[in-house]
Amino acid sequence: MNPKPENIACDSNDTQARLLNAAESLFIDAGYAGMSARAIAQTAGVNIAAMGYHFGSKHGLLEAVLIRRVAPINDARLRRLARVCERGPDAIGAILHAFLWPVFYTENEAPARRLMGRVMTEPADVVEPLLDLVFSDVIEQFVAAVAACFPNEDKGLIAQKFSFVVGALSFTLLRPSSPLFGSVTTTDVSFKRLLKFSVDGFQITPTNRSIEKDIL
Amino acid sequence: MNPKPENIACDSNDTQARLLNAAESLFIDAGYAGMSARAIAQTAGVNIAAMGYHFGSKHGLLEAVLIRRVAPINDARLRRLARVCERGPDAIGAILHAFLWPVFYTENEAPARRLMGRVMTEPADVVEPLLDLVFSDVIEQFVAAVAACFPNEDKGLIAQKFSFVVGALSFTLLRPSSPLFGSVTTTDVSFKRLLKFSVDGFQITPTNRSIEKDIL
DNA sequence: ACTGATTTTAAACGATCGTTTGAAAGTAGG
DNA sequence: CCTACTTTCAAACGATCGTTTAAAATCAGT
Repeated sequence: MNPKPENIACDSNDTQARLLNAAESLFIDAGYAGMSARAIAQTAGVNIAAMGYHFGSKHGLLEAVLIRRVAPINDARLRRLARVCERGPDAIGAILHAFLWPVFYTENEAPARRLMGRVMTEPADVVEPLLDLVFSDVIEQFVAAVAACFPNEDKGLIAQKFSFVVGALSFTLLRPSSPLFGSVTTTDVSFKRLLKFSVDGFQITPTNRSIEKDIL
Repeated sequence: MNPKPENIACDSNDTQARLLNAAESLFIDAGYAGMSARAIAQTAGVNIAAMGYHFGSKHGLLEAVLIRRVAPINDARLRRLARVCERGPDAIGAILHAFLWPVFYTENEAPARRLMGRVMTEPADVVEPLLDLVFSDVIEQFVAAVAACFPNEDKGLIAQKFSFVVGALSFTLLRPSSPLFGSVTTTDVSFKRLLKFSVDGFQITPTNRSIEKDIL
């Protein structure tokens, strides 16, 4: 029969939690196609069949992994956004703060961060439906809130600027320590830097025409 | 014996080129672990064994795919950077222009762009050595050039800001049309927006303390 | 046309893939 | 203890994985 459909969160050492943790870790390091069901079971110290029994399939397990981590973060984002919007529409810094803060400071943040970075960059055919399901509401509301800060700006520009923020965020989460970019920083420093970078990128500034004319 | 070690570029319909094109397309859509050697051969209309014969292995084929596209872009980047640096150290806009322009406007740009986005976000154990090999020199030189623009700023901050640019770029290339962020734009528009966003993000502006105090 | 090297081919290698089965083990409530 | 239910387990399912083999086909030089 269907196994415990009502109670997802269990003791941290039972089979379901062990599978979730193992799948999360392997998904972060190898992506969906790169993690095998057997490797998950072995890492979890659990029989392979337990995956099918508790989550239906490998993809069902990934879905549970994502929802476990992403849902609390997105909930916190929307709660903070609601509080910001009560203060009036002109607070781009506060809006981006509401978007970024929960990623860096929600509990269980360390695995959740890397998971977020991985899932945002995973091949579309694996997670596109899941991304839509989990993120479309959050993105939509935040883009609308940011657009309200710049009522005279093109909506497409606002949406794309927000995608730049999401990209910078995802890449930062995905490669917390990359030999390409030198020294690693603490969570707090990265958060503050990314927030400031994003806010500055959103500001309306005069386009520097000399860049294009001089170089091109 | 070793197959044509000296002449990589061939007629656009010979086996090597067909394999390169097919592997590139599948790598973009599914990542390394998600593309199978058989799918590559089938897409290329070529026998499976031809992959081992011409490129040694699936990983060797990926390596050739990456170098074919990324090397010309990185060459153009460094050529443009050299020209910029002759003009003096205070041209962050020109530097970022030199970094971004070749991605959007090097020939064969369309597949090359998506390939660049995919490879930057692929799991580390697959492409980390390749990333190091292909990008470390470019990143190092550009970070140094940008640092010269802001001699009083922390080097780690400069490097991380540059990683934000790379992240925003990678994400933009990876998801040229995502239902999450609404309408698609042309290459020219995306390029100009990303360049401006990056330049503004690098500017030295006073930190808005009210963001943190108000919300936290 | 013949020879020697290059390239393509069908077929198979062992390994691993995600999933399923049916029996054994564990867990209450009576 | 017995029964009904849940969970775990070893084992196997067919399919596909990346790679290799050796023979067939193609090509270039004389």
